[in-house]
Parts: sequence; C-alpha cells; structure tokens
Amino acid sequence: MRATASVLTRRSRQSPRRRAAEIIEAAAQVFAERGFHGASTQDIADVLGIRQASLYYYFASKEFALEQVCARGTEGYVEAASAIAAGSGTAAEKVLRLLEAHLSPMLDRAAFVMVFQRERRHLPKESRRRVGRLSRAYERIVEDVLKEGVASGEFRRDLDCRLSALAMLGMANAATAWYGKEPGATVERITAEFSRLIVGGMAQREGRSRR
Amino acid sequence: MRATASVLTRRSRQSPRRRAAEIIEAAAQVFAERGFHGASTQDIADVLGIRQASLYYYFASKEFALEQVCARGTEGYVEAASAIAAGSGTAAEKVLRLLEAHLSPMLDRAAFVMVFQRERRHLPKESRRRVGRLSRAYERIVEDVLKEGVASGEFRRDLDCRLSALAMLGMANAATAWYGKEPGATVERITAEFSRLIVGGMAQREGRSRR
Amino acid sequence: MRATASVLTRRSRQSPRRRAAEIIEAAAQVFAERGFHGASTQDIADVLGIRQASLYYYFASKEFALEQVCARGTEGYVEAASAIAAGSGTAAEKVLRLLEAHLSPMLDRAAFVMVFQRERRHLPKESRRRVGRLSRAYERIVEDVLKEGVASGEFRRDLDCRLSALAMLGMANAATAWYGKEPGATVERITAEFSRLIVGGMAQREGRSRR
Amino acid sequence: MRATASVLTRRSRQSPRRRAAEIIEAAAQVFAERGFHGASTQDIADVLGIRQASLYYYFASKEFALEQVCARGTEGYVEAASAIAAGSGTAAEKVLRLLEAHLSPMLDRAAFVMVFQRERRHLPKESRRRVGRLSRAYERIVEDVLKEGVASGEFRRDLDCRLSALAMLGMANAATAWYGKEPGATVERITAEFSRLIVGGMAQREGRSRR
DNA sequence: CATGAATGAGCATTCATTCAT
DNA sequence: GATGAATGAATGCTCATTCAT
Repeated sequence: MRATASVLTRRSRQSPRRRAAEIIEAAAQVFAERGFHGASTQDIADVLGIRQASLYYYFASKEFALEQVCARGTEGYVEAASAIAAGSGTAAEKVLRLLEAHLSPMLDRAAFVMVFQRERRHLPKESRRRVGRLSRAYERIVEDVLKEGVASGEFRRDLDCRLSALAMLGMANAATAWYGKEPGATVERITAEFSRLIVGGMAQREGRSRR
Repeated sequence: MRATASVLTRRSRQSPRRRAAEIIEAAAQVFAERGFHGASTQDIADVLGIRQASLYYYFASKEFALEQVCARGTEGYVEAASAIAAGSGTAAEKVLRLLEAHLSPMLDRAAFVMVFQRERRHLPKESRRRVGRLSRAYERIVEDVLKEGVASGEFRRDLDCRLSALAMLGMANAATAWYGKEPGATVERITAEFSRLIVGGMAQREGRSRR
Repeated sequence: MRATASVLTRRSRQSPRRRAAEIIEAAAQVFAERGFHGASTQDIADVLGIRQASLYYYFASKEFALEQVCARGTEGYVEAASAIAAGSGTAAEKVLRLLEAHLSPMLDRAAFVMVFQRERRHLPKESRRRVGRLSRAYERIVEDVLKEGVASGEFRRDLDCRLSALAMLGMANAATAWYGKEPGATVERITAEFSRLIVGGMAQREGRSRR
Repeated sequence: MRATASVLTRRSRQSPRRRAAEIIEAAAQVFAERGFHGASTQDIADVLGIRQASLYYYFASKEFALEQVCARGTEGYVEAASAIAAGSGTAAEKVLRLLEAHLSPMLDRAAFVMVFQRERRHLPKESRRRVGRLSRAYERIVEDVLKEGVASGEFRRDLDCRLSALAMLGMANAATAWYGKEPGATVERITAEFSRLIVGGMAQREGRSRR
C-alpha cells in the first residue's frame, strides 16, 4: 500500500552486510536532509521502499541508526590526520594535506559527514562523549601541526594555533553545507583555495616581519 | 503544580512588548540548545516558568516562533555589511570591519544567530525563501568587497572571491558553535585572529607577485 | 488588535437588555452556521467585534448561551399552536394555520429556530429534557388537531395521526434548512404548498370513502 | 489499562477490509450520537475497545472518517432513484417506490444516513461539494418524477414540483430522527403512510378539479 | 526477512473559562 | 463594562517501537 520504491529497493539480493549498509546510507540521507528529529523512520523506509517496521530488523532504534551514521561520518579522520602530522614535509604542505584529507570524504559520504557535524548533539550521552573526545583529538592534531609551523618559523610567531585550527576546520566544515550547490566548487578547487587562504594567512611575512 | 520558575519569571510586570520579547528569547535559547524539532513547546514554557498553553497567547505556532527567532538572528546584518562596503577604507580594513560586524551580534544574541544558522531549513517555505535571499545578498556584499580588493591590487589576482567569501563567512559562523566554550576566545580576539588569517591569505605577496 | 468590527458593533449605546439580546443573536448566527461544537466563543466575539473574554460579561457559559438561543427558538410555538387548536374552524383550516404559525418565526428568528432543531441535543441534561417535554407537547397539539379531523370525518379514518403529525412537522422543519436558499420560496408559498399537500394527503376521498 | 471493550472488540480476526469497515461503523455511531465536533476520536476508540492512536492505522484523520461515513450514507441513493424514475409504472407508484428506496437504508445503516444528513456541512470543502452535487442530482430525479405525474394528469396542474420534492424528502429525512424511537413506526408503515400523504396531497382531485 | 497491526508516550494546538484591573 | 493575560483540560495527530506471524 506504500508508495513507489526507490532505486535502492531492487538491488535487494546482496549480502546482509551490504543490505545493512544500505539501510544506514538511507538514514544518513534522510537525517542530512531533515535533521535527526525532523526525520521519521517512515521517511527512511520510504527511501528504501520497505515498510517502516522492517527497519527494526536492521537497527535497534533510531538513535542507534544515528550512532552508526555518525560512526561512518567520523571514520578515518583521526587516522588520516595523524598520519599526515607524523609524516614528512613542511607545515604548509601538511596543512594542505590535512585540508585535502578533511574534504575528500565529501566525495563519497557527504551525508554521513554532514549528519555528524549537525546532529551529533542528539546522540545518546555515551556516544556523544565518544565523538566529543574524537573531535578534540582531531583538533589537537591540527593545532599541533600549526604549532610545528610556528616553531619552525614557517608561520607567524603570534599565531593563535588553537583558534587558527578551529578556524581552519570551521571553514572546511562550512564547505559541506554548500558543496554540491555552489557551481564549480569541486573538492580540489576548494582544497586549493582554502589552503592558500590558510597557509597564506598564517605565513611569516617577509616584508612585514623582517623589518 | 509545574516545576520551578526560572529567573525570568518574576520580571513579569513589564510592557507587553517586552514580555513578548522574553518569550521568543526563551524560544531562541531552547531551539539553540536542542534544535527546532528536538525542542518542545513545553521546554520553552519551562524556561519561562509558565504553562505551555500560555505560550500561544504570544505566538501563533511553534513555526512562527522560529520565524521570529530567525528574524532577530538576521537583523541588521545586511545593513551593517552594506554600510561597511559603501564606506571608506582599504579592502583589508573593510574585511576586518565585516568580520567585526558579523561576530559582534554574538555578544547579545548568540542564541538567535545560532538558531538562524542551524534551524533555518525548518522554516516554512515562504520565510525560508526570504532568509535565503537575504543570505545570498549578504554573501554578495562580502564577495564584492573582496573583488574590490582584487581590483585595487590589494588582494591576489587569482583569488576566487566567491569561494573566499564563503570561506570567510563559514569560518566566522563556526565560531558561533564554540564561542563561550573556548576559554579566552573573546569576540575581539576572534575578530583579530580571523581577519589576520583572511586578509593575510588573500593579500598580494611581495615575493610572489613581484615576480 | 482584533479584526474589523461588524455592523452590530457600533450600535453599542443601548439598554443593557438590548445589548444582551445582540449577544445571543450573534451566538445564534454562529451556532446555526457552524454547529454548537464547531463554533468557538471567539467566533461569536468576532461577529460582535468585541474580545472573547468580554462575552462572559453577558453569559455564564457557552452552554448557557445555547440554552438562551434555544429558548428563543422555541418561544411561542406551544402557545400559538394551542390557541389555534382551541380556536374555531375546520381541521383543515387549523392545519393551515398551524403550518403558518410554525413557519412564520423563520422570518425574524431563523437562526434561533435552526439552532434549536439541530443543536438541542447538546444542551445540558436539565434543559434538554425541558425542551423535550415542550416538543412532545407541541407534537401532541398537532396530533390532536388531526384526530379531531378524523373524528369529524374531514380526514381519512385510517390516518395515523401520530405519524402524520410528525411527517407534517418534519416537512416544515426541513424548510428551515433551505429557506433563504431556494429561490422564490417565501414563507407564504411554502405554507400554501405544504398545507395543500398535507391537507390533501389526509383528506377523506370522495371516490374511496363513498365506497 | 483502558476501559471495557465493547462487543465489537473480539470479533477481531477478520479480513482487514472488514476491520476497516468496523472502524467507520463505530465512527458513524459516535458521530450520529454526538455530532462530528462533539465526538472525540477517543469516543470512537472506546466503542471499539482499542486505543485512540490505533484508529490512525485505519484512517488518516477524523475528517477523512467523516468522509467515509458520508460516502456510505449516500451510497446507492442516486442509482436506486434513477432506476425507479426510468422504470415503468405510474407517477404515484414511482413516488411510493422512491420513498421505499429512500427509507430502506435506515434498516441497515441508519447511523451513516443520519451523519450524512446532519454533519455533511463539516466535510472538507472538496467532498462537501461532491455530496452537494449528489444531493441536487437526487432531488432533481424526484422532482422530475413529480413533473412527469403533472404532465400525465395524475398530479395537480398547480403543483410546485420543486417544493413538493423537497417537502417529500424533508419529511422522509425527518423520519431518520425518530425512527427507532417512535413505537410501532416500522419502515413499512412509515413508507405507506408517507406515500399516502404525499400522493394524496399531489393528486388531481375529482371533486375540486373537475368542476 | 519482512510486515501488518497495534500501542504508549508525547506533542502542538485549541478553547472555554477565570480574574485582576 | 470590557479586556489582557493566563491556564487546565482536552483533542487530533505523530511516531518510535513491539510483536506475532
């Protein structure tokens, strides 16, 4: 009696793992579009072309679905960032790579990332804390790269590394909101432009500073 | 029979205008904290220490409350920005002032601004469109200041003004999320740091540009 | 802050009795149009151009307003009918006069009559019973006139007087529903047509009765 | 935890169609008894012995329930009447059959018919118009039978067919109000009595007319 | 695996009513 | 007389969740 099934519906005959992934993919889409509390489980079921009750075969609760979406939305960030931080290269190069790493998940899991950014506050306490710790660790890594740059003389001595790290991440996160809507704003272009802004803004100025 | 009244409750005997303002102030707080759909009208009433039904003496619907909150959350932005854009000074000075103007409302109406940023998508179609137009106009003003800077030779010739404007605003908006939580991050410090980052990132470099 | 006042509003400076009558006149209109439970006290206030709370200066409760409307909607019926029944004339003449008396209140208090007919069941028990008794007394008077007609040989001997009385009143009451909407259906025309139908339908037939 | 289940409750395990029909049957009962706005969905649920929220598994809104009740309350009327009108027999015979057809639904769906008669004005605009058209078509069929009778000389030449059709239907509809309460008033007796009244009232009189 | 049926809890909203002014 | 402010009690409706099949 329910409406037309989406494209997703008919790829049914897959491994149960794959099917479960589809379910939270649908949840991610819907949460991204309407917000966690603005979305109903019915909305998710509609995307999948199944009955709402059937969702509960795959997840225990709506909140748990949010947890899974957020998990995928944060997956790999810390690992990638710490690899970059620990790797070789100048601080400026690392900033570029950090931005690249931060923005590239938007290519294949934009909805997950957006949901994490905007809906994490609705996670149950436990996992909200977990992602909180994760976020702080991540920010710390970025901050430390900036500090490294200051120490090496690459970046301004008066740079507020904490604030600058937050600024850089805030800028990058903002892109998720309009990525896909701004014409011509590919991940590469955004990365390039942002890193020039950030690196340029942090750089030791020959003219000014040498004085 | 209901719970403990907040501090707000007993300032009751004021002008009706003032009282109505208190009501949407409470709505702003609650929407900021829990999101529009995550907040109940009961939550708002609790903040005010009145019964939930009493809210409807002041506003016609929860959605309308959101409209009013968003209205105050956007109030003055375009005006201030266009005044700055039309004023005197270098592009760099204007950027500084734009950031200042953008961030200063956080001092007295942080909740309104945050709600506007995060919950505007839940506005009814009509007003969602209105604030959409407003936002685009605002971004345009910033973009045009950047273009001015490029034209005057202050800023890099290869600057993507659209993307840079969005980046600058995204960065500034991100601050609303952690303003008040980051120790020592006053509006002045944030403004200063951000404008140095942005202006520095956009500036024409002696080394590079001189060829 | 409320909307445009109706014509009724500005005749304010009258005797309090007159004003009270205006109030229940408005109630009658509104109850007739939307039904008792479908109408709000606000609707009544709107018609009068006053605030809703002000109504309670004139009546103690919405239910009491209904009582007053129904009181005016039944006023005089029994008296008029019993005067006709007790008067002179043939049964057929009396039926005509009964119909006339039944329909004529529609000229000056249609809303009251309609409300009585359709909303009396929502009266509080006490007064619902009172108007129930009144109705039965009224029906009885009509029934007795028909019996008189049968006894005198004017009407068919096999006439079911109870059913015919109800039929006649039902027919007449139906007119209230479309009176004012059917073009050309004046009270006189309706009275004439109905009495011809009813009297004709009840009359002793020469053919049949002569055997 | 809710109140005593009615008889209806335990006939549960039936076809879903049948169950849905039970739901609107209950709605019909309740609307008939208390009026649409005077009845709460809780009242309907109580009749069925289910929780109020469960109703919404079967219908989308209270208004939609009213629509369905009215649909069943009007079902077949026009069809039956036009079959009679198009059939053979004198006008008088047709009037008898029309009355019969009009009254017989009272035997198995009195509540539906009463709700249609009294609550149709609370239907949403769309369906209110639909039943309005239906009613007018129905009245027209009756009116046309009367006209036929006039043309054939069976009925008085001065008969106002429009008014008489309305009178006849009004009379018949009135019966719904007291059918089941008036002792001894079976559908057959009512039909017989009404048709004698109506046909007699419309008939060409030998005595009078021949003159 | 999936679903139909049902439900408990909550929610926005309405509304008659009260009362101090 | 009239009203602004407030409220208690419903009310229609939504929704996440359960469970037997």
